Amino acid sequence: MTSATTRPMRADARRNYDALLAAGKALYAGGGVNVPFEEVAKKAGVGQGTLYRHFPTREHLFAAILSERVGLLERKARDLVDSGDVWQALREWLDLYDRSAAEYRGMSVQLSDGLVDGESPMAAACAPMKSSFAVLLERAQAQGAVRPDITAVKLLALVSSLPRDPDHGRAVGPFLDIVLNGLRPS
Amino acid sequence: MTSATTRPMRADARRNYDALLAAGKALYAGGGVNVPFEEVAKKAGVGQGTLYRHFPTREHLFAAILSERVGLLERKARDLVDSGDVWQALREWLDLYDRSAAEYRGMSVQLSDGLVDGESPMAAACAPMKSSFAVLLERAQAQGAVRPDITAVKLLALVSSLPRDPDHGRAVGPFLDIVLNGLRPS
DNA sequence: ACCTGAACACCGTTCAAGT
DNA sequence: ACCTGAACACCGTTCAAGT
Repeated sequence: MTSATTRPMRADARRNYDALLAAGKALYAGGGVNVPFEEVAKKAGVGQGTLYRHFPTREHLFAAILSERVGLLERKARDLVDSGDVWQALREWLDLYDRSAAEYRGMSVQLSDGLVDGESPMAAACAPMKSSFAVLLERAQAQGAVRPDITAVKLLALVSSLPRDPDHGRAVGPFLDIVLNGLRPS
Repeated sequence: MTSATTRPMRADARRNYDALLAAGKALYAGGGVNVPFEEVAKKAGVGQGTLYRHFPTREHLFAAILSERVGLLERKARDLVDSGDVWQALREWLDLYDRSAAEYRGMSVQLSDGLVDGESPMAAACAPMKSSFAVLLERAQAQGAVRPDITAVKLLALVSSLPRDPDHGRAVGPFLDIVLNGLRPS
């Protein structure tokens, strides 16, 4: 329930925000969550104070970085809800989710943590995706194709916490498949 | 292939080593991997140089802390190898593994990472446990009860990376069960 | 309202000096 | 052979001063 309209940012603030986000993407893509936060400010060409003003914490920045992907995934979920094969839809979506996590590797752990704790900016950023995925999942559960004792958030947390291959960043070996397989009711 | 006999440590070195290990256990039990490494030296009442001499890296200390558990798990695996129900044995062992991971929470991620990268001190410390668990797993695979495309190390890495409940530190909700379930051949 | 960068604090790691 | 602790470097975070 955030207010519907937010005052537009001042021009320089907007510019800095965008620069920081771009810098963040460039630095945190492909593995390195350990890049000093400071670097983001440097790369964006702004003072650290500005960085902290826009992103009080690393997690806030990560959440912003991921939000594009979140949009994509949300749309994908909406599309798949019309598909005939419930199970196949789930598989396909989770595969895309995994590929997305692969793109920003180090962040997947943060994603996982954020999703479970619920109060985090991560959780907030993921909310839209989460709820449209929930539809997909619950539909499968209603049809008895998936065990009832798992929620959308938990499942997402699980998948994003899977150990990832250092090369391509995707969940290693048969992990995703094991999880999918394990979702069938026992 | 390490040399069979290692020169015994000098008395003071031994004493310091033990004190550091004890301090490490006390500090890292129950969640906090983020406790400054420095604190370990302080708590043990030795200089930092001494800490670094005995444990060049956090991971070395963690490996040492876990080694007791590793012994327990190794023995458990040996016991279970004689049990009739292959599947039940696997379930029981992995459950104990999960409870062990729960005891030193923050370390489970490190464990998971260490297991996959293979060169780490973690991997070395876990070697005995790993191989006796492998017997258990391979037996189940030979009988066709478990899918063949998973190795012992990978499975351990998977389980130790599961999101954990902040309260009791065990794998959350139905995650362990999902993984177990997913191990059955599709 | 927003930006800057100096300043402080904390922590990891090393190494010269000591026994 | 081992220990100590001061010293350095790096990084996170804040805040007084500026526009």
